[in-house]
Amino acid sequence: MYKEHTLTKNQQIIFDLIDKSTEPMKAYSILFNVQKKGIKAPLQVYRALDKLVEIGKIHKIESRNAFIACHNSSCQVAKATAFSICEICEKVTEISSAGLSKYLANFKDKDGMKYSKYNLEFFGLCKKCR
Amino acid sequence: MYKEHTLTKNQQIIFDLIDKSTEPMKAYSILFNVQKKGIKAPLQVYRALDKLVEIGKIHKIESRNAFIACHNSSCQVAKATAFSICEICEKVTEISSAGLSKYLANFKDKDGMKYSKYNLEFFGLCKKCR
DNA sequence: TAACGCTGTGTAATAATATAACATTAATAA
DNA sequence: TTATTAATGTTATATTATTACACAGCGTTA
Repeated sequence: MYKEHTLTKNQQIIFDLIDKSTEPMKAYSILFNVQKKGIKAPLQVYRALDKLVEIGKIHKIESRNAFIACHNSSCQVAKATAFSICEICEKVTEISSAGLSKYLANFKDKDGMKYSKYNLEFFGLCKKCR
Repeated sequence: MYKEHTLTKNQQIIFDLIDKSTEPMKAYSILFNVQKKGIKAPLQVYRALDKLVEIGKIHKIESRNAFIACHNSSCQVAKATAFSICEICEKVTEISSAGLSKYLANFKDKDGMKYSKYNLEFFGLCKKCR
């Protein structure tokens, strides 16, 4: 169905770091954390991030300029993403709702334009912060 | 219903510029364009942008770090925004769909968390670029 | 094999986006 | 009036992201 992507060394190092983080990570925080593994320059981080986003292993939270690992087995490609973001503690959760994704995937605007991709970010207060 | 906001001098200058632009404007492009009107520093621009976003006169396109004027009379506050973005020509249009906004305003995730705000960005090809 | 294209890497420099800190002024409320 | 809040002006700096260039590894194919 989808081609399996074998991650390169830098991609794997950076994915592992993001994947084990409990919160979205920013590029320069990633850089700081992987310098001991030999990744020294921003560009090395950004190149790995670009690729990981492209193949759907991570997602970018646009409103926060941060990255989280994808834990939604059904989105192997980053073309339909939805997140909830707590405005106090900044906790971010990927939303996985069949109803929502179906609704958005089929949404057409007035011009009948159909979209190939979307990103949705909800903001509010999480359970703990309420 | 809503308090009318009288824009200050800087806010008005920057809103007028964005409002008459046919495409989303970036902060430093705005700065360049208003320097002849006496606005000299990035912070002056960002402060006006922050306020204009807060009161719903403009919206930020998060994936592009750019700003457009709100032409949707019903969203006087920036709490429910949706855009279509052409990936070739970068044309951005605000989507105004009663069905969509109703669906999203009422959307609840698995935890029953209800959201106070959302931003949705659709990507695809516009009529001209198809 | 060699020549090629493609992807990824390493490095330095710099561009683009955004905020901190501090002093001052204008507008509004008590 | 006094106090308070919101906006301004200015300098400096922090944060996020890309350009440019040299090179290495790998599969294809001629």
